[in-house]
Amino acid sequence: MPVHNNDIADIFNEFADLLEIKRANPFRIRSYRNAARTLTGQSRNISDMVREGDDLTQLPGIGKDLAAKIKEIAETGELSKLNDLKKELPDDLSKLMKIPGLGPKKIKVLFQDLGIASVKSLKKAAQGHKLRELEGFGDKTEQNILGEIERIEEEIKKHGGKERIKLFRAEQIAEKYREYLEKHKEAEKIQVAGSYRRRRETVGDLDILAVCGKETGLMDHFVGYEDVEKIISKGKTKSSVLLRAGFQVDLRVVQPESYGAALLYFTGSKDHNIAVRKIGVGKNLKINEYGVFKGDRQIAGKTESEVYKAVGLPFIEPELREDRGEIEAGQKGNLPRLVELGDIRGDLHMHTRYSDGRLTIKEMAEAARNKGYEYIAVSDHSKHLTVANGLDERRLAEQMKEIDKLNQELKDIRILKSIELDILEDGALDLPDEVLKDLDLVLCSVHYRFNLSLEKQTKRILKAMDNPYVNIICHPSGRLINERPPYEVNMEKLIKSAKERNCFMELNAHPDRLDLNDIYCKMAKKEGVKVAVSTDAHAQNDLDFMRFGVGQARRGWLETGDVLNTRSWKDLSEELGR
DNA sequence: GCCGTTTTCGGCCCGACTGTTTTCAGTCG
Repeated sequence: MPVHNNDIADIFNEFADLLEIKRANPFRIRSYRNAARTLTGQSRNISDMVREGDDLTQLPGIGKDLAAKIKEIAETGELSKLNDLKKELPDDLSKLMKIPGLGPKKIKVLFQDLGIASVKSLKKAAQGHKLRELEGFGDKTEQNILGEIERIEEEIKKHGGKERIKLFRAEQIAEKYREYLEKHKEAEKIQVAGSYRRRRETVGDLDILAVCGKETGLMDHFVGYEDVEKIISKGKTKSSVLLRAGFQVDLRVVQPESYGAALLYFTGSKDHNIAVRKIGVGKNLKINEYGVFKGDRQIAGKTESEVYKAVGLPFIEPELREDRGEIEAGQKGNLPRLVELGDIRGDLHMHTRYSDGRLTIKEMAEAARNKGYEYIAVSDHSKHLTVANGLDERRLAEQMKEIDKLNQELKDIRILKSIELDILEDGALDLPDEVLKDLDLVLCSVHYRFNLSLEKQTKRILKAMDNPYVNIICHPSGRLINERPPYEVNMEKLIKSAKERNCFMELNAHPDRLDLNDIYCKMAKKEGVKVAVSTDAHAQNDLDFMRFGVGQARRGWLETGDVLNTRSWKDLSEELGR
């Protein structure tokens, strides 16, 4: 079984959990968590690096010891030190960490005094009122623990456990809540921060920031929202609620002079903030959510730019704030000028009634024209995808005729003849070259046999790319967020090969896909492979998914020049020549 | 356990809310 970066990260995180319960050195624990983060943020497969003998200590937060542990995990799939630790502490103890309100200290007490090592025994003890007698516990803690266990059980029954929700859904919740909060007459400014503002593909909770000049009833208004199921905490400046959807929302109220510092703080990421604050420490500055302080004197904080400036940094776009090199780039003046929604001149992937789309070609073209696009590609499915009514040679020819006619008729938009071609299991394409040569643009996709081995899947897609008519590899990892993991494929090899063949990678903007992900977008940019940000629209409103794609592209450091469909048709047609 | 424009030791980001306490620890973000 191939060992993924996330597998190694999971082992390190579990190790850190158990070390915490053991009361090990907190900085040592942090090292494991930092290393886990570094690994999940790496686009290169760490196991490959190990095999090729790369120096892992070059990675941030990885020293000699952790490099050796990574090597062990990459080669054997496990960490002997973790197995040793599990002999001392039952491994279910780390599962108790998932219960809100329970941390390492309380878990240690539970284990030592009552021998509790599983959620099941914990629930039983809470029901028997055994917890309230423990030191540091009380009847309220006992009640809360029981309530959380029941809530988690309910969640698992409903949809297999609590998970981060997709950005699209988070947006619906956030915008409705924001509108509600803005109705409060004393709320001067309401801004949704957190991973939502950073446009992460999934959102774990919502962090909302409000400016109120004076103490107001905004907190009462906040917790009085119709969708609130439970008030988790409520204070003067900070409150948290759980929505009926099972989603947590936090509200922070700050004064105007702290707005920028608070926005920076609550936008995160945590790692970005820590990096910024560390620079502050070096300059004898203390940075918190209220501002930047020299001794007791506030020297910045009204805007985010002010805070960055205080530590010698230019403004850093929220999408970049992941501590993946943006701090260094800022210091050197090398930050990218990120692509914007307004830079997009066309949409290169959509479906019509010819296959599984809902609208006619003309309706799609008019909807795109109304968005100000110069061109669209009509890329229906090919015949192998029978469930989607994929096109064979004859129907594709009909469609091409219709497009010719429409291009005569519609003046302000150009319709490109395209297809989303199935890549067959052996890498062959679903339609012959004689048909492909007459198209303006050929997309191709893997739609079945996701379970091939890493070698076979990689070979399959590389072979498709060898065909000189193929331009773009669609949703290259095949994942559906929270639903289906990516298939096994050597993405680094695909990207490098795309460069050699003048092929492009799609960033599918559908909020269920967002594929390429941010990390691979950055890799594509580094390798000089342009990315097509396309919606894969099946209906008119789907064209609006472009905003999610652009958000993901920005997270991947892409600039206007890195995105294929920011080109005019003239430039694009030159790019497409192989 | 990592790291270095105070470089091989001695640091390692910062504050709010809750519950159990009676001045604070634990947890969370």
